[in-house]
Amino acid sequence: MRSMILKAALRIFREKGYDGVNMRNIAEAIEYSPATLYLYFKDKNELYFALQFEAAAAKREHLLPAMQIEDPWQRLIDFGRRYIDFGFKHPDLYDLLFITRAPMEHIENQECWLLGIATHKFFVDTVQACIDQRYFKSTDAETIAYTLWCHAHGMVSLFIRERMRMYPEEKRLELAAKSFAMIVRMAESL
Amino acid sequence: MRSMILKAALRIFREKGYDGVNMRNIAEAIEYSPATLYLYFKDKNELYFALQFEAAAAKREHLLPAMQIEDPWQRLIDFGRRYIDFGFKHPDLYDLLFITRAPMEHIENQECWLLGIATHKFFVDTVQACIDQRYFKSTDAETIAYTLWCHAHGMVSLFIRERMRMYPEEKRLELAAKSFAMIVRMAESL
DNA sequence: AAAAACAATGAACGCCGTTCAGTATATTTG
DNA sequence: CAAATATACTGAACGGCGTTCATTGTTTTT
Repeated sequence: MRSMILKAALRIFREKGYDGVNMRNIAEAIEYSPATLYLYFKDKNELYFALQFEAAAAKREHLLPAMQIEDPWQRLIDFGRRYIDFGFKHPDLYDLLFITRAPMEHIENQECWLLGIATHKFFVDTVQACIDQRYFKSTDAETIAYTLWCHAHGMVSLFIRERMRMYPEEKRLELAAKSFAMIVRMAESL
Repeated sequence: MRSMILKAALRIFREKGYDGVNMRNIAEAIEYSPATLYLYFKDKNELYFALQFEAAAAKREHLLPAMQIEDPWQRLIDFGRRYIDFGFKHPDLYDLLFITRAPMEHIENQECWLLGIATHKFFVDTVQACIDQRYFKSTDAETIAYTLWCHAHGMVSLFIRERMRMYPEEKRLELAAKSFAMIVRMAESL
């Protein structure tokens, strides 16, 4: 039953986006009363956590190929490229994972968060591997990782939340690509 | 009357944040009926645009001292530092300006957007001035500005939307400071 | 067959943004 | 002056939202 609800929720989320999902149309989709949902989920937040888990899983899958690259520097670059690519291709999922405010209280004990932590750890480890192999002079893996993440997240979130309107629409992706190339070049000097 | 409504809205926004503002409690604050608001504002969006303008003005004021620095490289650094500082100190205002989804349709003809464009232009011009004075070898002012913006916005928005929970609370600001120093160093190699 | 546990719901509550017919007051007009 | 018009405002409602709860059927246990 829980999985039936989740499946419906995910489908509606994919079709109509975050704002299109609500308890009433999920209930309608599975042909139950809205009240029934509350027998299987404490509230809407708990349901969203599950959606977030789905998003985290989708993201992990999207990043997976990068994770298998041997050379840490190439791995880092591909990881970054794929992270950004995921954000641009699945704005709703990215939004749910990294922007949405709603279900963020007490997230640390949720599956989705653990999955995110794991991915983040992998990212930091890759930076550390680059340091170990002398790709960077700097030795602060945490700060390097965070800096790169901020840049990538900044690009995706400014795009998703439509704060790039000063650039003509057809130039936005190009600018992002140029910026990614630039941060890679900048990172080489670290 | 319009300004009376706005004043109340802004006050409530400051006190209770974005989610705490609604048509009913604004009306209550000025001791009118909710319906009255609709005589002076088309809808909630139009009211939010006004709030966004206030936020944009507050941000501009926060950045103003940086704008008066002669040396473009120092100006750029101080501008960045102040931008981030504004975000951390006024998360609600920053959120309204750069993250909130709600009132983003047809924003290009709103005052707040024009103010934002102006500030953005100033930023790009400062980068261009750095290029002209040979602080950068690279000559693509637009991409440089965008890259730096993405990093700054990434830091602030990850913080505001609570995606830094993997770092202990007391370390977050420190990490942001380190990252800012790092991006400055990286920029020096551009 | 009676008792207990479970599954599901209709109807409601309180919140929200928004609309509109209607009222009370001020202004203009003949 | 009274009548007509314009202005300012509102109560009550609509539809949508998340959520709760007494009640109803149904199944399982005793």
